[in-house]
Amino acid sequence: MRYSAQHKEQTHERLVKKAAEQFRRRGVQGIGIAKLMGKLGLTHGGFYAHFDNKSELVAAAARKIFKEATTHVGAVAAAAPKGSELTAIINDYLSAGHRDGTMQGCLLPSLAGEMARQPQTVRKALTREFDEYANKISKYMPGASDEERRSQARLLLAGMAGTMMVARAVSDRELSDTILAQGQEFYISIFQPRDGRAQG
Amino acid sequence: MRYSAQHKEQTHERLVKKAAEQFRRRGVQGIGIAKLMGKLGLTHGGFYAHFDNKSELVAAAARKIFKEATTHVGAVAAAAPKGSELTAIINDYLSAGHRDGTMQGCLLPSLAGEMARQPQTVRKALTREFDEYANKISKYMPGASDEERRSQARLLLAGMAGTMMVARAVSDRELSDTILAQGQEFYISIFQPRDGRAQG
DNA sequence: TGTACATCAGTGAACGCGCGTTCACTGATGTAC
DNA sequence: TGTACATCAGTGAACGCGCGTTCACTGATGTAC
Repeated sequence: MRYSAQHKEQTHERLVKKAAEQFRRRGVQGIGIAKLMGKLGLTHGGFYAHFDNKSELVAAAARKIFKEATTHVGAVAAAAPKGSELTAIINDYLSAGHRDGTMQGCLLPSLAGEMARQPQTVRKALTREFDEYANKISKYMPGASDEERRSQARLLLAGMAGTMMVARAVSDRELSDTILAQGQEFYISIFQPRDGRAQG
Repeated sequence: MRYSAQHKEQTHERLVKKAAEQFRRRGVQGIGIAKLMGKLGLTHGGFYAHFDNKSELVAAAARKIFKEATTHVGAVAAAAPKGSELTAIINDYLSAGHRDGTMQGCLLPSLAGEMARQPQTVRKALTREFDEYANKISKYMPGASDEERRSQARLLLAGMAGTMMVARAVSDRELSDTILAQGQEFYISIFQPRDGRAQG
């Protein structure tokens, strides 16, 4: 082979990573294969040694984004004081840093709208990874049963995703900050009331 | 003139209406000017008698979508039993009909992700109309002050938008139904607890 | 009332561009002998 | 160890297509006289 043993694998990973960034920043329709490969210093033709088509890359990128988010949530919880894990997760999700770091962060606020229009294969991948993501968060939720914690985690995630999406769409910076701050307060007061300002 | 007095105005309205439908269904980048004009039985060149560019149409469509949503919320509330207006609004928003009617309904779940990537002019229009939409809903919110009701309305709207977006993105119909049903229960129990099943 | 003319919404060819995908190819390396 | 060959990740021209935008034009109607 022209390249060393693990070369293809490395390129594959670089490609998925760059796609995960660019899709979040510009949308799936906002970045093409030629531009993406160009950002890796490659030409477009080589893309098809790695994926059959663009949709497969979208699915791979979605998987990567969710897996990273799942890991990230674990790290945020691990760094939080005992009993305040969920507060830390909520404050991290609804932070200005998350809003402004459009190449990083949760898939949902950037791409979920577009994902609803993607082929079934892509949506299946998203569904599976979303489930694992919600499962991770469910460990820090209140609730009597596993199923209750899981459904609460889904609602929290979806709610925060919508809040972040609106905070990003709005043109008024001050309004955006207000939405995030009130969102933090709101979700903490509901799901971890001991930590919330509303309950002291 | 070639056409009767109000002809241009009528075409303008038909164009904005069709754009509002198609943008929600396919995304702003998912439908072009030629196809849009074709759906009105016109050719693409005529578009520029109505708008300077595509972004102006996006702004006009966003305005129309929010104004219709504001009217719709008023109608839903008017049809609800006294004291249960908010329950009716929540049940309507998080309904299967709203999820499946992708050409109609709220802008946020379909387009807010993409809106964050639109030029300032478009985002300013969105911000203004979102504000009016939230103001309308705030009339049915609990809360001590106008400002509190308004901020609660924003959080409710953003939360429901995220929930609907996830319900649409997910490939599993049963999971989607569950998310909507639990979303209804959740937001009602928080904002109009007397009507919620959780509180009887 | 009848005629001449100005108006302007809509037409359709053309612009340069980027899209996703295909395909014959290249050439450095790993492997077989 | 030295030589011949197979491999295959990546190249770049080409495919047909759709995009947003421009522009010279058309032709039915409203208006001026």
